[in-house]
Amino acid sequence: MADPSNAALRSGLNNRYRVLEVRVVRGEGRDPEKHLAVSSDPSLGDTELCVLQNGWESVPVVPGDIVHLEGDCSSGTWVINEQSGYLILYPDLLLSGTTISSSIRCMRKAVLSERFRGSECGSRQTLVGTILHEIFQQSVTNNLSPEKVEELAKKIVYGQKYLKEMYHLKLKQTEIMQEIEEYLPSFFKWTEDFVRNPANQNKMQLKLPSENKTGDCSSTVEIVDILDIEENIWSPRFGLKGKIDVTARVKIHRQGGIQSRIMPLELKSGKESNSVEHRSQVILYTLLNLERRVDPEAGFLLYLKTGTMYPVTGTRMDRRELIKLRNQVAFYLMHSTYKSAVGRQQSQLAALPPLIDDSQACKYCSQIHNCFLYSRAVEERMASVSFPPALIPIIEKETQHLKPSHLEYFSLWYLMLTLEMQSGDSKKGYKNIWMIPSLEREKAGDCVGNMIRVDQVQEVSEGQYLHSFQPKNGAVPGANLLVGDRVVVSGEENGLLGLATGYVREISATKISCLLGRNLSKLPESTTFRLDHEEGDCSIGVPFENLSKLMKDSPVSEKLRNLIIDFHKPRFIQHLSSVLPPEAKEAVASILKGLNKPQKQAMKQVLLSRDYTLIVGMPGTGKTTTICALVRILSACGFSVLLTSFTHTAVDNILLKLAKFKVGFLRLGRAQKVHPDIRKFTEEEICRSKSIKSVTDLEELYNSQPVVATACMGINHPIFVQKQFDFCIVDEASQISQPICLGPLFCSKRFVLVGDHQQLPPLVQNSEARDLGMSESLFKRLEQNQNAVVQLTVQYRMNSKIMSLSNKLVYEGKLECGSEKVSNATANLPNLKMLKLEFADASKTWLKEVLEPDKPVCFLNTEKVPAPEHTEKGGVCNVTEAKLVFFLTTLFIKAGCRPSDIGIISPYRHQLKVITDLMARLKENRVEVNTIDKYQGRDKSIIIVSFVRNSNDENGLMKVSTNVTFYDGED
DNA sequence: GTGTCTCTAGACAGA
Repeated sequence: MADPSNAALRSGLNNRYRVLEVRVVRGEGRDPEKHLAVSSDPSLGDTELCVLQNGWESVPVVPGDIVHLEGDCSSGTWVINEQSGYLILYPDLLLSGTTISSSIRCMRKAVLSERFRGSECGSRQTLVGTILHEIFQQSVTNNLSPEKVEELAKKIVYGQKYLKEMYHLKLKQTEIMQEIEEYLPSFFKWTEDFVRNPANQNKMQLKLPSENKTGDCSSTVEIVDILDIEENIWSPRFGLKGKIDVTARVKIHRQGGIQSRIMPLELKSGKESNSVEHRSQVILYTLLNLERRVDPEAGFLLYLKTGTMYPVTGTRMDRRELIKLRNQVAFYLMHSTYKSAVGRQQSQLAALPPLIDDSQACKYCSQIHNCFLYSRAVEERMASVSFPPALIPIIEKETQHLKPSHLEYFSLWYLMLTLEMQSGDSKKGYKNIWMIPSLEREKAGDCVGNMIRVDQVQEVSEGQYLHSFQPKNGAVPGANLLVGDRVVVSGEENGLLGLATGYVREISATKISCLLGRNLSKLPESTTFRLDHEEGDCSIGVPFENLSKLMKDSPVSEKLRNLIIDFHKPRFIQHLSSVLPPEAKEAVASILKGLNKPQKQAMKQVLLSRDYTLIVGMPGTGKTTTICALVRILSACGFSVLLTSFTHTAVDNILLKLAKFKVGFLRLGRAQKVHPDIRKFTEEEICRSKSIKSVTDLEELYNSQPVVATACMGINHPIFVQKQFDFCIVDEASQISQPICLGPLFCSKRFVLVGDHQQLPPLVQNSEARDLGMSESLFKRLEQNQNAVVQLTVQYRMNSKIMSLSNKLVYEGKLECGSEKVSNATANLPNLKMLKLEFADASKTWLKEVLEPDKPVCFLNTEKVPAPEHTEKGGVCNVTEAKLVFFLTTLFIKAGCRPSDIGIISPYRHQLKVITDLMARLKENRVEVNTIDKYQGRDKSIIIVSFVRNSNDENGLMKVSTNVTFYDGED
């Protein structure tokens, strides 16, 4: 939960204290207080006292927590009370203004929204709101005349930017335009009142908290300048983040004179409510402003429908209550699991904030499904939780479609996902950006710091700005960032965190160019920047969302629940003739001709399936070829196909093959991540080249191809809301965790999983989650239904001797060679004879054996060399073994093997680094060195495995195997 | 025991 290391503790402005002890103090006739023993000293010496009074004692702080303290500390004592000071719990967890203001009404919803991000699926009003924001922001920045504003509105509505969302919501551009038009008159009125002619209109009461004058003082407010729009501020001081619609310089005219301030202006396009939620948002933005400028003390709330603007002053009391609210939300987010005090210390899911009984709020709540689901699956059994009586029958009704097995599946996976998310927390997250100086992080390889902006900022497309950065001194450190990586751009100076996000477009020795979501050209030229590799936790959103979807009361979800949770037997039809259209017969027959027996069997099985098929692709059995043939056959039969895999690379491998045949497909996903030869099939490229500008055009594009391909995390694309596919094929399925693999299955009638659970399972970091079964893939789970399984057993990668190793160890003799040629293949080492003469020496006979092509598998025991392992900070390595690997590599090259035909793999990254450094000495450094994970599914003539481990307890081994590929080779 | 990895826009739109 909390970071156990104390390295991050510090005093000063952005202080971080560890809470060592919490004591509740009750004096006679006095309100209770909480006394905390805290320390900002990494060795936890030097304790200070923090006294919480006047309501602050309710902060749910426990020993071990990290807190930030604001206020005064005199002689080692902090006092946080009504008048002064703030305590921020888990300050490195930044919560957004909207999260906190929404928690005023229902904290449960605020917490659920942080987990289930995609549940807010948008509506007409929200889309109109977003577009209006943009029109307003651009108009005021450029001070546009009414005619120009009309023009701008048309440009935005009839442009490309919001097409996807309109398609998603099935809205027409004309409808949106009509609605926008209705807002324009009040918008012009506002401009007249506050920007062009402020002196004699709209008297507005504005009393700043710092003024102690009593009585009303009428004042007028004039907006002098728009300094920024969509300003993004992260505040690790208050544990807050947010985007401020408009940052304005205002002049306050009052009797006493004129004051100038920089204030946040929040736009609302809905009903003019001036509600607590809206006002709170503004108050939180005034706090955010403290990161970058003097306290604005107030901000504005502007309702675009009427053009009415309200001033919002943030009093100490308001700020205090909002911070306390933030602390509570943070508490719930950080304490989503707990360990039971009794028994075996197993983690359990904790209760969420209590359900509220407010039919008005629940009516429009986007989290209602998750709210009821969690209460039913998790909280119902907790003695400590009771539901509002009126809600009990409603919860019952809304979840009655779920069986106990379903609720159990949900709560188990929810727990495992939460645990996995927690174990990533300490490494990931944004906090390293403010907790670790760029120089230090640069060494770790996740950051490039001390850069200045060069060249003009170019607007490449709507909302995408190309920026170039150059290190102030020296060159760009190699390999810290890669093209396509997501980055966060911050100022090196305090307060300029998270200025913009985007991704790397190009890297050279002297320059890094990035596409960013905001234009940073207004910042002073002297600003120095740091670019941090974004390692956010957005990945965790998709599986939670899929899990929630699986529990929905819909036919698709019900079918999947039956198949996946309750193991209903997959059904098959009897005869091919009923699925195979006569006109497709010829085409199908000719595709089948190129396949071997088990591959043909796989095609047949898929065509006959009504639910699902599992294809076991043992090593070298032509998985890609099989999938490619399957897609061709399915589309020849007139079926639509959704083709996915865990990685972009795997998707593109199939598409590269498919592109050679006349099968059309649409590739979704960011073009940067897609193989260059496939980019022309991406939505992004097609939209650009065909200049798609209307919802109809877009819809046509989406419907134009029967085959759609994407990485399986990319299922939040609007196309999947509207379209249902006949078949979904998931490659690499044995490596994908269940809740992620589920995603694409929701949008198809039948599915095919391709994988091999004998190869690598899904990666799980958290050991408790792993023990609970998180590394079981959907492929493995469903494999027990043998009638749905087809095995590809004919392989073309290994000769008979290498194959027999696989067969004996893993595949129970099922693998067979595709041909005599495969079976007898040996490594081609033309210079071997010459080389052997050098080994006439008897002590080197082992080398002869290693190099001998007729002995393709060779284990070398390094125990007596000796070659002990080393454990370092970065992991385990074995230098002697690395040298040996290098030596063998040079020998194979001398013997005539091409460097690109040699692959070196190891389970340990650290070892790879040692080996890579040695390989740098080679003239032609084309030997590939990679982890086992990254190598899976590839072929090389010679593979050298470095097992590394060699300690006293276990013997380390090194294996050298030689193999030759004729089929499916990528080299 | 000392590890392996991919994907991802996301804070805010309104009721």
